[in-house]
Amino acid sequence: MERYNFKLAEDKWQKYWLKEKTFKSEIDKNKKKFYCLEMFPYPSGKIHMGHVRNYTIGDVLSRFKSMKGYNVLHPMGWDSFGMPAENAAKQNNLNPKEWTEKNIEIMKSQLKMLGLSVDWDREISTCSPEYYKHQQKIFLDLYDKGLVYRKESYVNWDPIDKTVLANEQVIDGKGWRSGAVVERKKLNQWFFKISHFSEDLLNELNKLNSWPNKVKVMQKNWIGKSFGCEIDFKITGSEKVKSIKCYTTRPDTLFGFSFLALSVDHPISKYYEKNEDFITFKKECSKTGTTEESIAQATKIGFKTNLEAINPLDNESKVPVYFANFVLMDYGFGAVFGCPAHDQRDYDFAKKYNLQIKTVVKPQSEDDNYEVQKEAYTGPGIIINSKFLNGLLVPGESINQTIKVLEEKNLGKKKTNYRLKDWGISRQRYWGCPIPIAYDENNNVVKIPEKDLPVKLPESIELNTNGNPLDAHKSWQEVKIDGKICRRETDTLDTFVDSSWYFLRFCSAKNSNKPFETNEIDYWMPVDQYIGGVEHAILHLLYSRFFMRAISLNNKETSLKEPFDGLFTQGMVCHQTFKDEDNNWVYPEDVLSDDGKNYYLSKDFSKKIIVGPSESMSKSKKNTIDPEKIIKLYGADAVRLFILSDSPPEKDVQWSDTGISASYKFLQKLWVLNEKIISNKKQFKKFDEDLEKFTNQIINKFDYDLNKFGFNVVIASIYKIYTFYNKQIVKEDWGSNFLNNYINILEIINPIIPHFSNECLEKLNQPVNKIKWPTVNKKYLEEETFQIVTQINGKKRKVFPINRSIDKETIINSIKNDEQIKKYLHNKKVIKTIYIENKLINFIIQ
RNA sequence: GGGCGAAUGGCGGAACUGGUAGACGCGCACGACUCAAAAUCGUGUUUCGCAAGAAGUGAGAGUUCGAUUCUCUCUUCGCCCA
Repeated sequence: MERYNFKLAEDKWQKYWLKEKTFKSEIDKNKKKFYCLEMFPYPSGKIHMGHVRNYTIGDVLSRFKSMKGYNVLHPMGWDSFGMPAENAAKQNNLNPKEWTEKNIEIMKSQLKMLGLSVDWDREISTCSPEYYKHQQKIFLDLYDKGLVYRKESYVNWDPIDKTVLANEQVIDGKGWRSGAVVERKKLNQWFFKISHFSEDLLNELNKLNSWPNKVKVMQKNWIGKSFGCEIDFKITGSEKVKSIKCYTTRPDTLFGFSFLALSVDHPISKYYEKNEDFITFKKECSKTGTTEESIAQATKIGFKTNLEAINPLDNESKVPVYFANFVLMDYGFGAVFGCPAHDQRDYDFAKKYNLQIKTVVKPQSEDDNYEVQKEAYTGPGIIINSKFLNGLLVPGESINQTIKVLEEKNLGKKKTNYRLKDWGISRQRYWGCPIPIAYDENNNVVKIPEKDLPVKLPESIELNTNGNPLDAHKSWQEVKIDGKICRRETDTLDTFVDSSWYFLRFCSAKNSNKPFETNEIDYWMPVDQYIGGVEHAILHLLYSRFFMRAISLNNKETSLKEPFDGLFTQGMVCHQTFKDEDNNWVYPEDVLSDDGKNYYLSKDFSKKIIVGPSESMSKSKKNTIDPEKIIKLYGADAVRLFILSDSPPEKDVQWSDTGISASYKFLQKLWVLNEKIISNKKQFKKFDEDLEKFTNQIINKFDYDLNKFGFNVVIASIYKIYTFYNKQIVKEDWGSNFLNNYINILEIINPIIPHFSNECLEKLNQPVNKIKWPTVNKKYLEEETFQIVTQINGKKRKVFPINRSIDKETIINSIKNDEQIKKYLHNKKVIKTIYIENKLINFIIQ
């Protein structure tokens, strides 16, 4: 008997699929479509286990849907612009393009080793001019629609990568990639007007029924809709400044007002431009980043002006006006009123500058003499010390009532505010999509004419410059438009732009004239199932939703707003971590153990290894497993089987050596079973009802579980199949329906272990291309006998097999007369009998 | 601090709309084969108990004939936002 040779089989079937174009997708209006998309990879060098998990999930689903008769689109591409290429190229003195293309080649071959059912004819790469020329066209369209604009603004500046970061790319006040403390810098920047769609992006979340709730909540919080009030404060102390407008969500604490804080960029700052102290102060402020987080963490500093603001509800009360580092120009109006008693930030500031702290809200349980101690009180309660507002409940009526008063007196008005800001897309990097804009001699914006697209990146470039390499490339910048000499924009687009529309490009991947053909996106879009990591819950998914709206705005050809109908976020792949006695991380392959308790360095047994917790695989912790090595050792099917078997796909999974080898061994067992069946010399006799029932029920269960991403449960069923069929083959005689049932089993395992399934099917002379999902005979889904659980006072006592045809009264009576049950009922009165058809009977006795 | 989610054997996990808790796998134990080991195959494996039986899904309450599942309070952990 031959062992299963996965190397030969996997290679053979991968070639077969390629030759037969099994996964080629074309529009077929007679068939229901299914667009299955996994987040495309960044070509960093090699695939990692996270990719393996992501693409296996998508592949199983694609193959399953295809078997179920859907016309499946399952494409793959490369998110190939970005900084790692530029940094690697700098270090190794080569071109980012070469580095990227080499990585794509390697990773593509690795993905192919997994046997993915991808239509490679639709492969795209965002760094190729063939892709980005369309992106430039879209950029210009959005510019014409007024959704792109340029403004001078403060940005998060990463001093190591020397580039601008979006707020979302700043984590703990540091750059998401470099880890450098982010600074504030003023630059001319291009923006997408995502704020135009704030309300719509928020509202339409409700319609995304197949998205995880978690992701919707995250987006909702990110958009951050709030109701508040804009208030005009009268100002004294200056001829030039009469009033300052400010926005607040807490107008009800207005009687606790003790200072007014302005952004250093507030229009009135121009009156202080020559003040040395102010200039120093402003410089100091630039060290604070622009995210809410970095501001919250930074020490609060202020610059006192000679101005005073008058409380609109109390003309007697005048408070000082400060410039402060925690106020940003792009939130509200760059001015906030300070109420130290009920806002921690204001409290810190008031303490520092010795300002009044007046309590105006007390918790329910406190009396009217309550005073804020040590920290601001921000919880619910009742308004005090506020004249006509006293006694109002906080929040709720207090805020609405105050707004009403302010509106009546014409001192302010209700306003909706969103936390979501416009998306800054300028990056001072070489390896990104050039912005198709130039500037004439007067610095006016000139669009690059469509006929001149794409604006290609220069092939030769000096990367070892300070800042943006394109800035130093003078000859590239020069361009003639309508006879006028212009200078190109040297910023490139944020790479999140590239991934905001790639799902559309897959629909018309090879069309060189247009980004996408209307009839093609009409057919394929939206993506039916999008699969990827939850880390993209906000950025990428929100940007894509924006892009779809931006493209559809005033567009006669398409009105699609939501790109992803279904979303699935998979968990991470984790692995044990190892450290040596000097606290250095150690690779798992350098670790040995004889008993599973004590671990040693395999090169030197005298060195003990400390086993750490299992954490998500990362190069820095040296707990990665190279998928290519594992595929070569165990085969793609074993890897696919294992990565899906141990945990539900939305949760983290532990990579383990015993796990993968168990999957490998199991495939060998299945193979032996298959060999035994092929070499069968036994007689086929009469129809086997039990076999038919088992198989039909298993097919039905597979269908159900695959639809709800229960891959781990499906694999548990495969183990059950083995046990069942292995018992069948030792039987003396086989049912006449044996082979048909067995073939159906081989078919339903095809999405998970396709090479293996194909190999077995072929040996049985079955068709192997475009296999159909077997139909279930419903007759066998219902048992004619069922188990009735008998309980006494809700406690399980005995289980009876009962025939479906027997009526309720007979069942109850016969159970009551059962010897064992009689024991319990003896001398007791049955108060109540609960009978659940086909399931359960419960006698309530006294 | 706010939001969301989770907690089930030694471990990963299963359980359809409230109806037999622990499927399936790993690990472990015992047995077969073997001079022996590995590999392979078989049997067992929630806890206590010889058994009948009892207890049992983070803790405590509630609803219900019946709760892993629904409600409330608490604990711990995870993720996101601050």
